[in-house]
Amino acid sequence: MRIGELAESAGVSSQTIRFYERQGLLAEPARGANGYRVYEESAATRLRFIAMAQAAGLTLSQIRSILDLRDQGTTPCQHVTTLLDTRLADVRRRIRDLLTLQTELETLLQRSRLLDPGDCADQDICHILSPSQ
Amino acid sequence: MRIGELAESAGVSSQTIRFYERQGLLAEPARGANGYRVYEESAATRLRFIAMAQAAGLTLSQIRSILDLRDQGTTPCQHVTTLLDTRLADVRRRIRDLLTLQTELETLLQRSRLLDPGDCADQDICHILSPSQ
DNA sequence: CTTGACCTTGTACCAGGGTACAAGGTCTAG
DNA sequence: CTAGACCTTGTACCCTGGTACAAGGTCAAG
Repeated sequence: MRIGELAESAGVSSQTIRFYERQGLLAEPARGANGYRVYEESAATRLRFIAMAQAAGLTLSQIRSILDLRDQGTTPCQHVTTLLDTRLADVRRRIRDLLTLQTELETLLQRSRLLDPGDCADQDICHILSPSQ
Repeated sequence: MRIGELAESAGVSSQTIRFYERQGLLAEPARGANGYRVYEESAATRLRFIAMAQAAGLTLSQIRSILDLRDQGTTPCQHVTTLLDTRLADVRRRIRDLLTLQTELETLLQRSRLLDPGDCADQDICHILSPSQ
């Protein structure tokens, strides 16, 4: 399988595959007599795994750490669980922060409805976003 | 007021202030005989405004657009309201996405508790993150 | 007179996940 | 034989909000 076919089947670009190779996510593949990369089916599996892990919110370097374990022959399950746990905690914190921000924005927008633009003084820049809350 | 004092009072670094100046968020200040930047009190107000607007989740370029209006003598309230509205919609969408991801992560972690690492096969890389959901 | 804290400019670098482009080689169809 | 579709490498760039460093100027205290 050449890079273009692999890219097509994985729904990424050839450049992305070369980028993953540089990042150590994909091993350097065999080369044809012409120097072209020649992939085995396992490369497609790897790309599918990367896509799954990305969808779970893992970074490429975290994904690489999983693949590294697997390549060393270690079952990466424990590591994956730890990463997902940490990620879940991050997501929960982020949701809390965004909910706070949502409330804050709603408050500001409510304020904007009550304030008269004619009263917006120069020294405040804009009275909607002023320290006097 | 020199840059260090302004930075201290605003809780940012001198470098950040120069960065804001380059980005057009702060006008170029007067200079002392020695070439040092000399700030007026209004610069501190501006930095406070920037901090408020950042806390509301606006980007520096959006904040600059607000400041530009104010500097042209236009009351920026309408523009601020539009930006906050857009930002609120973004935040709500982001919260929805993160809630979906949270559920997804919880499902994966639950799966990880049920699966035996001994069953994790090489060709899957890791069975927790495998397509068969 | 020197030390240290401050200031100046310019430039490069960080994460993250790619994307774009240049300049060239290869292969296949017509 | 040539067009074009594909491949190769290397390099630079995108965004955001700064941070870091180098090499030098300024100023007050001791």
